[in-house]
Amino acid sequence: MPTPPPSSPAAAGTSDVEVETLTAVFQVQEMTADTDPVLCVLLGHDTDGPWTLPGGAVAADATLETSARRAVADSVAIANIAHLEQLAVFSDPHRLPGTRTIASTYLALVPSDVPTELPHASAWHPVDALPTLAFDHAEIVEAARHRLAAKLSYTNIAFALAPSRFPMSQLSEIYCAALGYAVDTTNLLRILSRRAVVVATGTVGKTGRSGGRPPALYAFADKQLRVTDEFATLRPPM
Amino acid sequence: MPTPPPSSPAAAGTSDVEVETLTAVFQVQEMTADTDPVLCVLLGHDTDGPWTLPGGAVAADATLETSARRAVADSVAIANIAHLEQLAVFSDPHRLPGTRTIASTYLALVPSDVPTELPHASAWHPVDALPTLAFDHAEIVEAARHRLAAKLSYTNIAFALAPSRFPMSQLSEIYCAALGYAVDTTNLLRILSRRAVVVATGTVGKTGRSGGRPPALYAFADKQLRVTDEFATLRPPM
DNA sequence: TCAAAAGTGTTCGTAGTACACCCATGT
DNA sequence: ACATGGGTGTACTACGAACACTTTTGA
Repeated sequence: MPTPPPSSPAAAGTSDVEVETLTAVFQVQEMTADTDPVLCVLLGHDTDGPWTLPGGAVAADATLETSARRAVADSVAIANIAHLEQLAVFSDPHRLPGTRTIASTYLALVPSDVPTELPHASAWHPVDALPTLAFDHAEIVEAARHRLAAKLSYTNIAFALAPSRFPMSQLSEIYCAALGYAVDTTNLLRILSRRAVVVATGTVGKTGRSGGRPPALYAFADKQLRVTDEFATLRPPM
Repeated sequence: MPTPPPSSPAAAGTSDVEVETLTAVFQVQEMTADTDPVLCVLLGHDTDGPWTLPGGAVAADATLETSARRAVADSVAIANIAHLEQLAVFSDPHRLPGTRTIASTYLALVPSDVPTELPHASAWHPVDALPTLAFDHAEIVEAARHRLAAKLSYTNIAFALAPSRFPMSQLSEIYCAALGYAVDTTNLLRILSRRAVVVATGTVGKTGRSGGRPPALYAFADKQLRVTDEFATLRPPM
């Protein structure tokens, strides 16, 4: 019979620890009609305090991931979270006053076509103009942004930010919002096609307000995270 | 004054949780004189139970990372851990019997030239021939291997596996052991040179047992993790 | 017919692979 | 000298970036 793993020599029964989840939920939104869409993060605040990321204590009967999903559900229905993944753990003993609380943090993505109405005291904030955040929450948002940007270049993670069908120009705007710089729509299509990340649906969309050719609509081949460019270098032979 | 983050609606005071660290410590070792070196992981076992990863409860006064370092220190001096980074959190409510225990897991690397003598009931095991491991520890080793392999291709993480000076052929063997397939020594030098990951020291090593030209010795430019190939694609303009 | 947006094609640079060939040493 | 391993050079491929040009629509 397996015995529990050995505990640290000089630490017996150090159970005085809380575990919370904190999630950076991102959505790309058009703030105004004639401006480029921007990356937004979901924040809440209780009674006058600074803004916080959605989160809460671990549920006794669930994994941290499920707990994170539930904590976000106050503002965004769980079905609308197209992707959720672990970020880092923040465990500085003094990151919060009071009882020691370890934060397991998550990155969550919501497609740009789900309604942005929020109940309660929550709101979407553009990541480039964040208000003051509580504790280390700003650091967590930064880590999430960084992770998202990195994964955009070697995975199909954008499936979780895009609508189910979209013209490439719109996808390009999503990449632009998330990465913080322009991407060439032409080349984006080529890259994502070659990798079989994106496929043409055969349908065409409506042309925009100021004329122009009606765009072909594309869709993501998978709706789950897939690494599409695993080995930049040192790939296995053959 | 900031208030603590909101707690999950139907979960008040769920503090019945232990937090442990578990670390997959890797070292590349020559098991026998005339065979290729292999990647090994550090395991321990208490009194007849299955093998386990080193770990233990969180220290009250330290971060999880520091706790992980201390837990490994029984077997490998902390100074010999050239790199340590977070892996995933394992939070299945039933991953251990008894009190709910959440595991924050780590990947640690030890250079191949530090002595491999181990005190106590610990031993190095080749990752391709692991004994039965306790609980989900095998899964953690797999995650660690995968992370290591991935980072070898886009970071300088090999600095933590290699001695301070080495011939390229030896570095090639280290890559081979960690990746599981052969890498071309010639091209490895070119790639790592271009990226300024590795630099020539000007010194030369001793020629091998069966003749041959004495090899130039190289060293890693940095002894801290650095991403050397950040954007495989979609890099920022200019 | 003109502007706007979409899509196609072409060129270029560069990184990585494969592999042939040359160099230095011990026996 | 020759086998053994180390090092250099070269050709080939592939991917991505940049950008010009063509196509399709609405006004």
